[in-house]
Amino acid sequence: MITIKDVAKRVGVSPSVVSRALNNRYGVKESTREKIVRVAKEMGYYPNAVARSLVTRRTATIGVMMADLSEPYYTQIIKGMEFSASKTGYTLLFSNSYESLEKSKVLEKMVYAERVDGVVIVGSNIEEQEYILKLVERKVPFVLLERDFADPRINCVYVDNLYGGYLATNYLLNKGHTRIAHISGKIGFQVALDRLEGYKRALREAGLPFDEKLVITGNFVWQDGYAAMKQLLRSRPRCTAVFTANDTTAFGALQAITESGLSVPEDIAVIGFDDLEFSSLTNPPLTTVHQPRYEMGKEAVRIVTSLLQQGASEKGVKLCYRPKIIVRRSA
Amino acid sequence: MITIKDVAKRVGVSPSVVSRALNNRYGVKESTREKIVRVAKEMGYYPNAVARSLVTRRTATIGVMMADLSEPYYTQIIKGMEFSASKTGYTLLFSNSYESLEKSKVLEKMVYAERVDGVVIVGSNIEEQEYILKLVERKVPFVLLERDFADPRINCVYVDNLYGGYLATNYLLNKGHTRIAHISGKIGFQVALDRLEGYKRALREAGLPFDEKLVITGNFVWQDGYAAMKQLLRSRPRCTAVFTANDTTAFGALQAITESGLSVPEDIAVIGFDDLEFSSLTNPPLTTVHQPRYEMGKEAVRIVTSLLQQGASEKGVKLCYRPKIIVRRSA
DNA sequence: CGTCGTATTGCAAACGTTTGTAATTTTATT
DNA sequence: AATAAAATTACAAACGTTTGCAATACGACG
Repeated sequence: MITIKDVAKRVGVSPSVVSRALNNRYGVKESTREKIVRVAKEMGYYPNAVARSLVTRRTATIGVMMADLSEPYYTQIIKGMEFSASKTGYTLLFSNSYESLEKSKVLEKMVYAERVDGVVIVGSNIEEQEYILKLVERKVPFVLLERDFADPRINCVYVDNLYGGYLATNYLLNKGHTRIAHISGKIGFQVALDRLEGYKRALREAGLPFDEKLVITGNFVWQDGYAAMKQLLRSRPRCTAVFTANDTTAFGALQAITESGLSVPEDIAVIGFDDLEFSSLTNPPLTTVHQPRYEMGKEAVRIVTSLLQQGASEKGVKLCYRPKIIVRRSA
Repeated sequence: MITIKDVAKRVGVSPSVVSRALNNRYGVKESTREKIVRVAKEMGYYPNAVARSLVTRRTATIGVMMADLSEPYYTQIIKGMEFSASKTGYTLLFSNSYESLEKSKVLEKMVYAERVDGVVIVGSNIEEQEYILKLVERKVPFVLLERDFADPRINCVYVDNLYGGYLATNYLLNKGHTRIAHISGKIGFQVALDRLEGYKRALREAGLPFDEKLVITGNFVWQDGYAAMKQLLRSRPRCTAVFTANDTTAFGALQAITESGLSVPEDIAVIGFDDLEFSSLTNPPLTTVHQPRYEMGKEAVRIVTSLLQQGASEKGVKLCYRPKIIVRRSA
């Protein structure tokens, strides 16, 4: 390995000068700088990031903790994050926390071990408070994505899920539906709760009773949408529309409906939530509630990096996006 | 920040003993070890990974370089990679190289800066030789995913794309089709070339002429599949079947076909390549060539980690998977 | 030519670990 | 109880940078 000392020796100068030259610090003669740059390149020298981090106490990387990197839902979020990161020269370090219990382990590995300068945590569970509060205690710059945490010190970026659920349900109501089912997400996730709440509110405002037989709890996955829809199809009187907690669930519902020989939206209208890339390709194309995922990812890391560069401010920022309906053909 | 010295002082022992105790090295009295562990926990001490890496010269992370992390194609690969990584305690550091030119930049940031111990490079372009050869020169442990690089020193894991293309085309031939179109991937990617070659070979073996009007070059994306199919639909005599370079392209083709009022597979049969999660959800469900993406990702990092642990061997491993057809309803 | 001011360079400490070796303590043996 | 052996602990260097400060070189001015 070629170190800064090797370069220094070759140029006939001390390591500190090489460091300053390569980092474009002022106070080094232009001619020596040029020579240093040239020799460093010739020798194939690359500064050791680990050593640098040790002294500067910054790693120029920000950690991203999420349940499952490979969900299609996350792709746009990730792209947005990467946009902001690359713009400011930061690297993203992803870490999956499949198990809720592992989350503090993940944080240990990432932030307490000082591998990252800041963190964005996406989609945390309601009950999870401790490790988040520990982060503020340690003054780690971080933002919560997809969650509004009541604590004013904490930065949050999220969509107004309650409003989104309300919007979706209202859309169906305006189409004349009165028996509207809801396949919800996992209880315990604020996201799921809020969308359900929006659904209830729309119903209430329309003067319709809340029928708990019409809501079935899923876990945001295809299989659950499929199974839940099958179940809904069996109960009488049958619903004429269904609002699903997310698009993936809607895909399953769509499948279940067409399998039973019914058609969408004539027999049963379906509306999803998320607006995945794929949602325009289903048959029929899915009407859904759009959330600006790219934008959200982008903002999340922008906030972290600005925290890093300007120093943390006292009060956190709460960035709330308003979702909107994308009308296609399933409802 | 709490350092090892703080813990040492509190326990009344030297830092080296604390280090040995916490790393489960032998040669420290059991009673002091227990005390150290307890105090370290009480004080909330976490070893600084950066400092440790500097002296051990290992970061316990392996870099993954790919074109676009967020392609649905990669999700299973990533999951497989993560499986192997977490099994051996490694962390994955993803880095996107949207531009081919950026690849060496990415490598600088990751491997030359010593942030990672090894690398897996997924989906490299045919022309790209230099930076790969530079890696072997520097003796960086790495594997190429989705590419068979002729050099015997280089580890490769990939599927037999030629065979896959052959398989797909043959499947259509056996169904009685004689005018089979192919929407290819970007020329320049071995993957695309091989699948095309398989297509040609099957045609040749069946005694059918190769008609270049029947192959249209795309770039693995939905839009290209859609546009190419539209074009194919205009030309006469019309093809009765189409083999697409990947599933995403097939989705576009499917869309184009149904939009023209034709039906799949009656009027035109469609067969894809990849077997994405979503491919069973299209209408009709897509018949496609399956590649074991999870397995491939898993093996790729397993190889890197074993290289890291056992020391690199002279000759690289070439892991070639045989794809197989998943019959659904589109062909 | 001496002096001063400024531009440039060098020195050495520091970042928080790990680790080879020396020093010390404990245990065993006689 | 003295000594040898073994177990445990301490010391100090090292990893490759950055950076505050001291030292030196250079140029200008009197």
